[in-house]
Amino acid sequence: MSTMADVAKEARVSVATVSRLLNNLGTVSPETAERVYAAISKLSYEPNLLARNLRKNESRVILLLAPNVTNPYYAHILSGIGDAAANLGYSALIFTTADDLSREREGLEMLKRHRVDGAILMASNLGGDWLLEYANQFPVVQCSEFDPSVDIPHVSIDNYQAAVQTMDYLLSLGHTRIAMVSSENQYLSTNLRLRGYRDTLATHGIEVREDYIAYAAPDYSFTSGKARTRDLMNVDPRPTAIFCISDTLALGAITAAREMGFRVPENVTVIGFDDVEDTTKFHPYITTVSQPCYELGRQSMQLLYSLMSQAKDVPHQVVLPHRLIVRESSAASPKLD
Amino acid sequence: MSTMADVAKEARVSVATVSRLLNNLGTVSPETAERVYAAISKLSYEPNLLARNLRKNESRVILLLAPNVTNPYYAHILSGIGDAAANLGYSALIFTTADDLSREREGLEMLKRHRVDGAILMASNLGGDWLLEYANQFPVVQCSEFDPSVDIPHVSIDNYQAAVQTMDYLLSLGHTRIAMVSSENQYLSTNLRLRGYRDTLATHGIEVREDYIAYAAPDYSFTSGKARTRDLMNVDPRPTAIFCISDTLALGAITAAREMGFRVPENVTVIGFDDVEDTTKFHPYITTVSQPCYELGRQSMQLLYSLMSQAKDVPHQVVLPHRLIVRESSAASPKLD
DNA sequence: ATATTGCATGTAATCGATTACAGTAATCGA
DNA sequence: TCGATTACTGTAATCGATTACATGCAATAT
Repeated sequence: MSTMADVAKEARVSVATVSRLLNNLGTVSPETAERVYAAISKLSYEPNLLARNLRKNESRVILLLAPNVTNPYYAHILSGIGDAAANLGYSALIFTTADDLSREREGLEMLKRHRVDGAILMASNLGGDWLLEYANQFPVVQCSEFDPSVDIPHVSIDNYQAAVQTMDYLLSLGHTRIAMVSSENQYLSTNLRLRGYRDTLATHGIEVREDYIAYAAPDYSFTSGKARTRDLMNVDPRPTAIFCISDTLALGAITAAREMGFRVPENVTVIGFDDVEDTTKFHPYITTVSQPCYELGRQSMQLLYSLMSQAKDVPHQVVLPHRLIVRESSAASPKLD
Repeated sequence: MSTMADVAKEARVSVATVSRLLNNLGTVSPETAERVYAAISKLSYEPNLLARNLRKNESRVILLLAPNVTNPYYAHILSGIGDAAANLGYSALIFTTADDLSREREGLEMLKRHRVDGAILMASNLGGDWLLEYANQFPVVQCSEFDPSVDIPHVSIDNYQAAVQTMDYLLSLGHTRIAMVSSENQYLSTNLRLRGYRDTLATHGIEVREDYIAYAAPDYSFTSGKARTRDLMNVDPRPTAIFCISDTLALGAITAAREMGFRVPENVTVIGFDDVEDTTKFHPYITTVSQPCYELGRQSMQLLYSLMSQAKDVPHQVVLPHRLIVRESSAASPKLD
């Protein structure tokens, strides 16, 4: 492995000249440049980023903090971040937390240790104050989930509006017995969707029945979607529509309903959330609220880049459009007894 | 941000002493140690990894080169690698190639530039010679796919045996009209599975019909699984079993068969490969060959670590066990006309 | 009493780039 | 023709750690 000094010697110039040439700083005569390039290719020189990074006091690496990478929702966000990062000359370091607080802290330590120049947090469990300590010192962006109590730049959709819109759609189909499969987690999105559900019912003068609200496992698992739907379908009177806060839960709901002998959507309407790819892999294709995952990731990276470049007028909040996609799992309410 | 020199000054010692204490090298008296620790916490000092890495000439980062992160197959491998890496004190840098050759090369450049200490390649398209140039200089491991023409350490399952075993199972169910949905890609796994299919038929004296072999898109997409299955089901005589080289293709096959009015498995058996989570999200649950994705990733990282630590007797090849999981999409062959 | 050993610590070189500063020669304007 | 630019290049400091080597001193061995 040859160094810049080797190249300089070979080309009979100083390291400063080599560096200037490579970085397009200052001026270098054409003849010198040629000699240097010849030396570089002869020695097949490649700059040592460890040295460059130390000198420039930057790593050109960003941290991606996510609960996991196997959930397609995160996978798509990561994909968007990764592409944007590559375009901007950054590498993406991935750090999974399994929703563990100490792991999250461990990840953020990398900022202090100069391993990364900035971080994008997905579904952080850290308290606002804790986060703020980092966000005040380093470029940090929250993607898709965020803590509303502190002012840290974030990118997300409007979860409240999305829920309201979905409920309006269900009401327009004539449903009045509408259940919800929420989750036990503490995410803002969960909260806002539930609030949208409650508020819309209230607005239309429909009683909010607590036994129509089920709480699935924090990770939106398929099996807990099945289990909670079983519970809901045993409530009297039975709901005619089930609004799930994730597609995986909706998948579980459909499977459970069918195993109980109900048809979807003829007997019961099921609606999901996220629109990850599973929604159109079997019938009935799932009616769902589509989130622009890739774009959420891409714009988070853009935002982080602005922060890292110390640009001014960096937006504190970016809200991307969601979309209700009507497919096969929703239909008009059946006649009530 | 304070440096080690700041700490040294605060504790009235030299930087060497601070460094020795932090790295457990040499000896430091208890009183001095206490002063240093006090200084560290007073200044909330964190070591600068940029400096350490330069001096030690290592980055403690490894490169993960994959076509994408959204395919759950890769996602699970990445998950295994990530966990193992974290345990071994390494961070994982993710680089997606979208199966583009120049992107792959770009990724590997990071080895030369000291951005990463080693690399794990998934489904590389690079020719063997090209790869060898890197593998000879740097720690490189191939995970799940590998080029048999060069001797680079790799971790995978035995794809040939897996296919043979699956075919034996189908034959034991009485099937003789067995079709295969393969792929146009050049992966070794694809090749070996196809060879296992052909060889097993030949061994049992069953004619290998080329019109029973369909080639799906290189990325195993759901839609191309549907399309190719439509073709196969129109061949005369119609196959009674379809062996797909991925679960996503099998999902497509089932959807296509049903849309054409066939029942799975009563009219046609469908078998997948990989056992990623979608296989049990709706009925019929898919009979498939399970790959230990997480473990493939974990062991790849272990192998890379051995390579990076210059351990001797590092295995050149690790073969992990696969498992045929019989679920609902396979059944005895229907009576033939 | 002297040599030897080990402990605790400090000084300074080092990793390989970037970059501030300085110097020399050629060119330009008046 | 002379001072002012401009073009090109080199020297050396710098980033912040690690670490080879040296030193002083006390304890032990001979």
